[in-house]
Amino acid sequence: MPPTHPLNQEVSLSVIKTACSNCNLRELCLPLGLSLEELERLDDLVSTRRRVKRGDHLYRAGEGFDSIYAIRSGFFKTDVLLEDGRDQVTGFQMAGELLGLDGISTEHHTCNAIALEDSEVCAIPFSRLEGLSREIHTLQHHFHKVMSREIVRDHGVMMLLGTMRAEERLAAFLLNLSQRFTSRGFSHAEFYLRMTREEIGSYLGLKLETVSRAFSKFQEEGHIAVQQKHIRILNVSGLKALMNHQR
Amino acid sequence: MPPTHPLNQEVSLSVIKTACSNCNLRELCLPLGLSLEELERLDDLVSTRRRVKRGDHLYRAGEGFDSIYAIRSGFFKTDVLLEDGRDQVTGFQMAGELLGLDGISTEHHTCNAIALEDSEVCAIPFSRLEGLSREIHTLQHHFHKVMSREIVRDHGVMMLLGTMRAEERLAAFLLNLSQRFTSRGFSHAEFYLRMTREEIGSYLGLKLETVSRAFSKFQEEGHIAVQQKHIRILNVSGLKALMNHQR
DNA sequence: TTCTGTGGTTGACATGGATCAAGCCAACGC
DNA sequence: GCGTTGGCTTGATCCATGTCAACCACAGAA
Repeated sequence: MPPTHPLNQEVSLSVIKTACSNCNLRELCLPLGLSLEELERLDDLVSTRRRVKRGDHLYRAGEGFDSIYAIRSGFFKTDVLLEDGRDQVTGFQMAGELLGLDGISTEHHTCNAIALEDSEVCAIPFSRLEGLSREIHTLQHHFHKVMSREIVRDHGVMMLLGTMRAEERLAAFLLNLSQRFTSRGFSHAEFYLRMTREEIGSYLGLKLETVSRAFSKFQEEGHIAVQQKHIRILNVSGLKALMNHQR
Repeated sequence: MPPTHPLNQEVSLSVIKTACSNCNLRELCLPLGLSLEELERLDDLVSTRRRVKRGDHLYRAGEGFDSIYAIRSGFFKTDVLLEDGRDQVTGFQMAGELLGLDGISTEHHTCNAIALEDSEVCAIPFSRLEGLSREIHTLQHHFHKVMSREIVRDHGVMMLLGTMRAEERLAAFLLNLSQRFTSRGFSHAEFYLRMTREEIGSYLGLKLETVSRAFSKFQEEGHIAVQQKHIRILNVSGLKALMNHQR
């Protein structure tokens, strides 16, 4: 192992001055719709950036809550743990999305947030966000929309888990990822999965073998090309059609 | 059919002056933690009450959103419809709980809210609620907690749908109902279900036959006594133990 | 009172996805 | 190079739950 400068560790935990006003995610993230002057006030609040290495926790279930986090770059999963050891992935989050909203309710985080690749987040002290959103109507409303969107998303997942069969779930999952990559300016047809088959399965309420078989089937049918975590979508409408193969 | 006075119809849709300050649900509902003076300001806002008859919609998916609703009495379900006709119950709501939070995100409701018994709700114009919560910090924070609690609840349902087997789901469902009845001052051990086996099944991602069989099994094992919709819980810890019968 | 409809129960059988198990592939350290 | 490890694929089998169908129970209408 090469000798490590003592400061290297420091860097990975370092806190870097950050600003929404020159962040290229501002149209996806909290600042949406703010005026320049309002943006600058938000800059004061969103002042600390945090790096999280692949595999590390951003926060853990049970920890005290005081900030929400905006993902600046990278990829996360959140999961919930039951006392008996079972767990489930409740979501995958990418740049521009917020993490930690679940913690507001009890002042404690109720799930784990884990980086699936080296990532950077902006910490937003929640009480200061409440303060600022009492002053900036647009910010307040947008924040409410973001929370509401999370509720709507969760209803979608409930629908998926409650009524769809394995292949429908995976098709829905791929289309959802594709759409989110697109709105971040990446290819809609080609991307790398950051999560394992097991994590996908946990999120979709399936076993990893079932996920793997469904990938193979989609490939046989020419809807996608799979090579490990590299996915190419060859036939979007084919995938969409798969979403109606109900029982 | 007996002759109906023209005003009778009027009454069932009527809008009645209402007040949080003398509502006995205020400790469960939006007013939690407000001072007397703040409560009176909330009264101004929560001014219209609406009756919804059993089977009627409070709102429908797609309708424009402008108010959230606090349930004053009665019982509701919310459900989401997929284009292909499949639907799923996303929740059951009782007195003191809020309905309509899903509508904030797109300014349109994304699910249907249907009364399972004759009910009364207080309509809360959302933009006025935002206005007031910019002035009353406690109200703002409590509202955020309520939204966050909804997200946490949804994660619980995702867990249930993703990792639990049929009997575990039903046990969890009964314990959850029992707990909510208790915190409203009703018996924890004896209650009437307001929903059909099919609605329970839809919520739990099961077919009605499976729900029915699980009820019968619980009864055989002495955990509950079932008579149609009348449920008596005989052995709480037995039910809790059932929640760990994983695969 | 009987009739009718809606919701609930129960049984017999089918099946999608879980489970168990073997083997493959790519990355990485030695 | 070679072995190890983690993640992925594929096959064989099993079982929980879905499906189909018959029947029952209660409520409301006639």
